[in-house]
Amino acid sequence: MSDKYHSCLVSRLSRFVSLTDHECAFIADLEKEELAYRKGRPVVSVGDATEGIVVLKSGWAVVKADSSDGRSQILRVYLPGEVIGLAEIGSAHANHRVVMQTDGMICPFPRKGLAPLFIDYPRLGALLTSIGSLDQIALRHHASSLGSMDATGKLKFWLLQLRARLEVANVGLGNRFRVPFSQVEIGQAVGLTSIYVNKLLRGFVENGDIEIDRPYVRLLKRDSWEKDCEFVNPFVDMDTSWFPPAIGQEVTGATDLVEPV
Amino acid sequence: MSDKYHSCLVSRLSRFVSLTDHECAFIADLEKEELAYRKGRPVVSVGDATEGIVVLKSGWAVVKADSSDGRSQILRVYLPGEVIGLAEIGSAHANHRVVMQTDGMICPFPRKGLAPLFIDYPRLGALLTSIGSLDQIALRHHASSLGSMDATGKLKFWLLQLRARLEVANVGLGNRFRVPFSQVEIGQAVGLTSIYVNKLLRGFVENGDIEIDRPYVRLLKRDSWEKDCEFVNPFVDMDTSWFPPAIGQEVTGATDLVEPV
DNA sequence: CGTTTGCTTGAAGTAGGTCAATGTGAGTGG
DNA sequence: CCACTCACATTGACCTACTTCAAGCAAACG
Repeated sequence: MSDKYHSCLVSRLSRFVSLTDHECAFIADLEKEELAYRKGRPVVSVGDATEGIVVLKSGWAVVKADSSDGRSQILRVYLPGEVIGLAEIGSAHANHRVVMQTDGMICPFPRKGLAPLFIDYPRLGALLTSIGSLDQIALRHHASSLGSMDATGKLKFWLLQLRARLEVANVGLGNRFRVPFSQVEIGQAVGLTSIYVNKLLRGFVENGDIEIDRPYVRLLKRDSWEKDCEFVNPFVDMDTSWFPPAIGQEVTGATDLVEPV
Repeated sequence: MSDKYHSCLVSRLSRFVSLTDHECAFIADLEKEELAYRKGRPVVSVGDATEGIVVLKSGWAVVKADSSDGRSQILRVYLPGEVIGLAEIGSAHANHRVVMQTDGMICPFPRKGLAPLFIDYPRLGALLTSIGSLDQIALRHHASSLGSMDATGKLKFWLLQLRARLEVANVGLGNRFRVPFSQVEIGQAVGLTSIYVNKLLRGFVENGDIEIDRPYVRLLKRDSWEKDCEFVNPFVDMDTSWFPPAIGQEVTGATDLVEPV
């Protein structure tokens, strides 16, 4: 089991491919720190020099964009177990803020580890590239929802997609899950006013579409919602068939789960 | 000069790092085909098995998302010289269509070349990852504009960003450039009706903000527009400092330009 | 030369925003 | 323990930025 390495990145990557002993040891060696961050604490600030990637061991984080009129917007939600910073590694400086949305633990994987990773463990390089590409697909779906749906659709879509992503880490998650966002923040994520978000949510509740038991939400009509939004879950089918072969022998089975907070 | 290899990917990648002879030869060997595609021809269709990446040697392409009510949306514009398919390599099947927006030439880089690339040329692997990450940043800016700006802002932002990206390939491009999109298509890209796009454009013209000489557009007040939109050009600062060292000796200087159509 | 594709313009309707006020639980300091 | 604050949810009245519908034109194209 990969657990003997106490490495967040190991358990994250194991979800996609079976890591070899060499691979696990290499990653675990670089990722020694494990830091507790409180809600609201910045993980990456705009203008920061890029510092490698960060694994979110527990808790949630978000990517925010701020405009000078004081409004800010949520462009991306990171769930426990996800890798932060893949969008940044191409740039010298960060374009957007990353902030903890709840208390949580993060594990920095320093940038000096990236070159050896690409050199000695090409399969892991391919894997990072692929994870980045899945991120991009998710972002496309988000942009698509912002550009083409009405308010109801955007909100439904956002909740559906959150649930689907939580289920990746937590197989068999039902229709009830935690949404650690205020209505203001939900508005910032879906591009609506908090007050209209409120009206929509209340409407959903009256309709019997959802139950709210803050901060939990239960989707009572997920099927019909998924039809409404033409929702497809893009988080299921990573294709690893083209990857380079592994270095060393495979030891870890896939799936150790990360508990949702 | 990298030109002796007649490879699109070589000239694209040379823009970011100086490639070695080994690297050039390897890429050029895999990328032999060069296909002429007409406007409207699909490059990737939804559900297609992922087939490696494609370099757009000349012409423009777009990523489209279609909904069942017949509407479609433009999520991404690919300019001459750009790499198509980095968002897809993580998935087994394509989620979105890619279609030629003008006539052009494409060069497929087969997926079977990816594993050797990551194994033998780790620096190229890192480079592909970085290009994917820049794509993602651009997409974030787009999503941000869709989610937070009013119609005027979205349209200004889209034009500014198009100009900025064209300038990457065509240093010293002024404020006049080709926009090979109908107003309907512009609407699909910025999330507005074609008819409102029309009204905005006519307004810009009357204001003296732009000149239109179809299909060319000239931005007469770029500076003040960039202030309005808090526009930052994210396409300038790829950070290659963390890359693994090159295999073989460096031979190519950076920058051979790809002509805009 | 007729047909299609795209641009232009106007009139009318509405989804969603703004403004404003009230309610409510969770701290927090006295 | 209460009083005060603060962040968040709720609700209503009004307003406008954008859409929809409809019609006329110009250029491109078989």
